Amino acid sequence: MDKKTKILESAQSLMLDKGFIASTVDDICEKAGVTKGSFFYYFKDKEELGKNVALHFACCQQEMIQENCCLKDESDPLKRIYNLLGLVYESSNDPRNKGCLIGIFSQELSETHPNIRKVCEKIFNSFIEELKKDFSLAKEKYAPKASFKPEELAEYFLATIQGSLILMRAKKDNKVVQRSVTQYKEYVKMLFGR
Amino acid sequence: MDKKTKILESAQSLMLDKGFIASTVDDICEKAGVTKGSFFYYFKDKEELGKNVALHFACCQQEMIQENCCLKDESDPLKRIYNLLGLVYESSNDPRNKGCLIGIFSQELSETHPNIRKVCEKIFNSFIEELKKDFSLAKEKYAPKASFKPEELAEYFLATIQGSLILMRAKKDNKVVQRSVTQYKEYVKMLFGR
DNA sequence: ATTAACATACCAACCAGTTGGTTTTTAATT
DNA sequence: AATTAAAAACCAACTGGTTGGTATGTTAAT
Repeated sequence: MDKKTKILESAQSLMLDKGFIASTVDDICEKAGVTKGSFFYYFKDKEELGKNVALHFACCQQEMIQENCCLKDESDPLKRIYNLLGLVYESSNDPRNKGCLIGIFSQELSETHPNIRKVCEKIFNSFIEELKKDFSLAKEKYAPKASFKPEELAEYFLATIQGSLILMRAKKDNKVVQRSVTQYKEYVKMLFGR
Repeated sequence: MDKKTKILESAQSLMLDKGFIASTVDDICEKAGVTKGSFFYYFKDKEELGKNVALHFACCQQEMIQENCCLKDESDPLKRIYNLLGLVYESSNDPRNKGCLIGIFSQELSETHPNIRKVCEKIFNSFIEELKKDFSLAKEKYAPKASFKPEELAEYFLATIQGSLILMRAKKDNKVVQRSVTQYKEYVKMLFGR
């Protein structure tokens, strides 16, 4: 793995634990086995790193989703959605899963680092947009007369995840995520009449 | 207002914007019109302040809830719940409403400040406990045979709020809170069969 | 020989926390 | 009511360690 990626991975790991500010450049360099000179060769400042780590994280997440459940084999949009819920449910069991960097950054940096905030907003929006597509298709197919809005349902899923991750951190109990996802799934099942 | 309260209020205001770490003791003192000497006369260190600000915030929120909607006049538990949802919905319109300090602290400090994390956990748990009571009563009254668990429904409400506040910050759009609360309310209405 | 990819050593700014006071309030005594 | 001692409330200036960032290298591959 090249040093730039090593820096990104180290930063991601530290920031998932301690957030952006508390993860110092020195710590990141030490973890990456790199000196500060190298760090500032690849990133012009810490904010630049922040934006790149956010994008790197989002990219990994998207890959993970696409590999594990969704677009590949399943042609039914509602099943793709349930697959996604199942994936979130399952992956919350994995202790490697430390939360969502985009949520962490949004919370911590929205007022102090507007550029990082914008990156987070875009990532959130594109996730919602993707999920909305499946909700729209599923609605056409299974509940064409229902009054709910696919986009709001997609947004609400993101809120569910982010909120449960906060509670998970506060309680040190990763089961919160499973309980919340289960509630959300119940809601979706009721909306689609099954 | 005495100086200690002034410090608490200033810290709360700054930390709702920038989080715990980025709000420096100097900034807090300046905003409160107090010197550092005074600060450390009232609080032995910044962590001590953090714990107190969290409790102060929780206290204010609870007062606000009790004044505006819940226990006072309404005897029906389900209506009390709807009142609470309405209050969250409405107060998200107020630009003074900057989010939830407990969520912000949980996200930022759970790994670095275990003592503050514990305070946040307690605050979350007592909120869930209170809300659970009404959900239990409402279930007995309106849906005794239903299979949902009052406690999980209460926890899910907290997750909904916290998650929507993150999205609000990322998108700079406070309407997210209203949309999420509306979704949650739809869910509750379906569970209680109306 | 040039350049990309690193490393070393350093700095100015900033941070939480301390020191060593001064002022204000309280309470006891005259 | 006046005096005074003591404690509580408050403050300006300082400190030592940390932080993001830089200036100046060195090395290895083209």
